[in-house]
Amino acid sequence: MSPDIGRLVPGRPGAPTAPGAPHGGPAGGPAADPAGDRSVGGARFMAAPVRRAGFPSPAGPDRSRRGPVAHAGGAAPDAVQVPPPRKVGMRDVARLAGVSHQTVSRVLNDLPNVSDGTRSRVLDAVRILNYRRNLAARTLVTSRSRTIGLIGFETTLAGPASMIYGIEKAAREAGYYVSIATVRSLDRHAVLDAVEQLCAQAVEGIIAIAPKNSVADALAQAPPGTPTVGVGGADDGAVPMLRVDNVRGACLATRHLLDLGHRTVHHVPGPADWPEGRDRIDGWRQTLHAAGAPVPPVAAGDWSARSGYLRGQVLAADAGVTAVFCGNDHIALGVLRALHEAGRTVPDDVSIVGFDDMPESGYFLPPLTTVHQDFAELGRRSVGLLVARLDGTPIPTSPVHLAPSLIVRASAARTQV
Amino acid sequence: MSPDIGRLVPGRPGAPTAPGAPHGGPAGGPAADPAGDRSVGGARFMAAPVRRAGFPSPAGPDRSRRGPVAHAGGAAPDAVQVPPPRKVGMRDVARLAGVSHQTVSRVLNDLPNVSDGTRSRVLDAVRILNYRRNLAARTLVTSRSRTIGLIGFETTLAGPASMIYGIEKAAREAGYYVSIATVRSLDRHAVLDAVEQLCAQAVEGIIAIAPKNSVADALAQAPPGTPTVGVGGADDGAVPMLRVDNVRGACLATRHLLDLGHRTVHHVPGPADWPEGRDRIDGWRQTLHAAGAPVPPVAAGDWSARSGYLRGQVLAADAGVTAVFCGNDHIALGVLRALHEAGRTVPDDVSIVGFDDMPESGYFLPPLTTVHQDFAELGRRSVGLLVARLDGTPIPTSPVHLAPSLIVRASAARTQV
DNA sequence: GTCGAGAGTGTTAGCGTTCTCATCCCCGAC
DNA sequence: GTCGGGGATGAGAACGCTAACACTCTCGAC
Repeated sequence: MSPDIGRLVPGRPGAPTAPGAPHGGPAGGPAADPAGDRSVGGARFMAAPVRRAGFPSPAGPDRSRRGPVAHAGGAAPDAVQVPPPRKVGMRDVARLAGVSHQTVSRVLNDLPNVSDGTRSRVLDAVRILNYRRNLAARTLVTSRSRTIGLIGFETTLAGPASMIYGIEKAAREAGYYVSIATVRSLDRHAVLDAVEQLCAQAVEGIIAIAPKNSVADALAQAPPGTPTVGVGGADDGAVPMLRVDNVRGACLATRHLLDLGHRTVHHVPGPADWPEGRDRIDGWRQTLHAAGAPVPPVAAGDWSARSGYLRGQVLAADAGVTAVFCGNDHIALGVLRALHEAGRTVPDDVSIVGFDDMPESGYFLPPLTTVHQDFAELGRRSVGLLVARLDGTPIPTSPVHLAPSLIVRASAARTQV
Repeated sequence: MSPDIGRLVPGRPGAPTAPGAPHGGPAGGPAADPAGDRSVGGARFMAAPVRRAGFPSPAGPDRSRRGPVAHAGGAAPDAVQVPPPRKVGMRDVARLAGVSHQTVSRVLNDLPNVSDGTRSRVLDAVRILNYRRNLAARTLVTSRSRTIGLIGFETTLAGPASMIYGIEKAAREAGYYVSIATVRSLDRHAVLDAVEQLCAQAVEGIIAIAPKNSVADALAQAPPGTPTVGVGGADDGAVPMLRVDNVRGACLATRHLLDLGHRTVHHVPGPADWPEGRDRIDGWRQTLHAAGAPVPPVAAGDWSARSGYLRGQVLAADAGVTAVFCGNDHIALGVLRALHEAGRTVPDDVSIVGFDDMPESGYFLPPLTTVHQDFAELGRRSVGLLVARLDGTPIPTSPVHLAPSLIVRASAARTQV
């Protein structure tokens, strides 16, 4: 099933469907039809191997036109009735190619049992008429919309943005369209609305960039028959999930700092109700424990630079702080600034490691050592998971974890002991 | 029972179609005619106190079921035939409410000439069956998909991301769904493909986050009947455009620096083939001219921090440089770093102004003075423009410009003369 | 020659809505 | 009483497509 036959972009190169084109020769009306050779291809075609004694005439009164010629009074036998710009349909293509609409359908769907000659004749007709298959009709009869829904939330975090692109691309390759719905906040109710909106569009499945449990819960409420997949959050098993292994990422970061000789590592976490934030805290804490290092207290914040700045000011005032692992790069940016304002240099006085590896991290002052996660890949994989569910392929029930990696730049250094 | 009739989110609050439903207990139930309507609700209802006792029976042989029950031979009078999980349609609602499907349609579309009693009866039935209108069928007959297409490109720039949210939100409020297509590069061909993909979905219009002329050109090729709108780029009149007044923004920035006493202002531009970049250059140059200040040469780059860093190194080596206007905040970040590495402090030695006001700009070192543009608003307005075109409302032919504003922070200061 | 298999093709039903009429009522005007 | 008008409904007919058959040939096997 060539993913999408329909899209034949004829126009591009040349042949702007020329003269009579747009509406397949209204050939309809005029039975005898001198008109027959009006439409460019029409002539070529109709004349062609008109199969068995060509079409006596489209049996019956030709139901193909809509308004059955209202202009009674008009003598006009040539019925040049103004063609209500009817869109070209399979019927038109069929007529032009001299076959039945069913055969056209077969060609378009790449089904077997169509002779090469017929096939190419149909394809030509399609091209000439600039025909495009009507998705609605198709969806109606197959009850497959070939569309997946994507729930995103309002943020300019680099991660979600990259994921959107990754998802759309992967979906297209898998033969699906992507419809989006965004939520302002991540509370259950808002997400439920988004789910509802997407269902109204009859999407076949839903992917949510879902960093919180509330989102996953809402997702789990999607009507049965509409599989869902969450990316990046939730630690209950409500819905199949996919994300970077945050625990491991935090380990990497913390260990790196410990290895540089720091006695312990402080942490400026993201919001407490985000599983990703919690996982990073866990990874950090575990590593500290394993190394027998003291575990400093953490104060919850959000993912913003502002949050990092605020918390950074506190940390900066504490001479005992020599290494800080930040919940994400934005936070790190804020911490960096607070440290700078307090006169403590990085990495000489304090070492910093972030998380996410946003595109600008390499240009912070100093360039930020951080944990990289491949968002685009995450998006891609999530589509894979969803498609598998749509196909009924069994999928792992536990969250899928992608491995993050540490990007060493200049914000963390050996202690100055 | 109720296998899953309604594929949907059962009542959010509570009452999952349960017995207690809105009106009187349909509790009764199964009784009447076992064989008859095996349709879940059907039974429940017909038996129920369907208002005016009346409605003898939905007259007619009930063509409503599909396969007329093949199991002829089967004795099984109780017809527990496995219910091919048919989706609930208007017909089911109609039957339940004791009206015709046409009346249901009228209620759902809020048309006049439906008595209050009937209306609420229908609404109840809808609720109970958890009925949801089939968009495909609707689209097929109305030839309105109520969907608009959005073309975005792969970037983590904060602008595009914010616009996506703004667009989706505005579209939803206007009653449209949003389907996306992304392009890896902004060349004509790629965009044409995206347009094609969206058209295959029968979107009613297309909005492109289209910072380059090539995109606008491709957009102009959309089939007639599919209006398009571009956001943020293109200066030829190929397509209705909407964007922030970049010339004015650049003026604001340049003038601010000049007012601080700088003899002239250097500029690190974005890519030369982006109208937005060009406009910023123009605004900067015009302001310089107007002030009689010398116009330093500019070297093209791209929008990245890296580009700014590279160019910044050159500028940093030039003692004559005291003020720099950067094409965007990312570039500014790179310039900031280059300056820092060269030992020149900001803003004491050199003043910097950026463009875009990305969320982190306030936490750069030092906090960046920059030009703010309201991306979300841009997205919102673009939907307004597209909807106007869809409605046939005349719209301005020249690009719509939104006013940017200057956000003064700490990266630009009076010269140290 | 008869048959059966199977390729190639056409015919006919729907899919679930909306649209266009036709119908049925109830009312006030004549 | 009869009629016309308008409100409330219902009965099909599309919409453009795919699915399920039915049909027509052509071959090769018997």
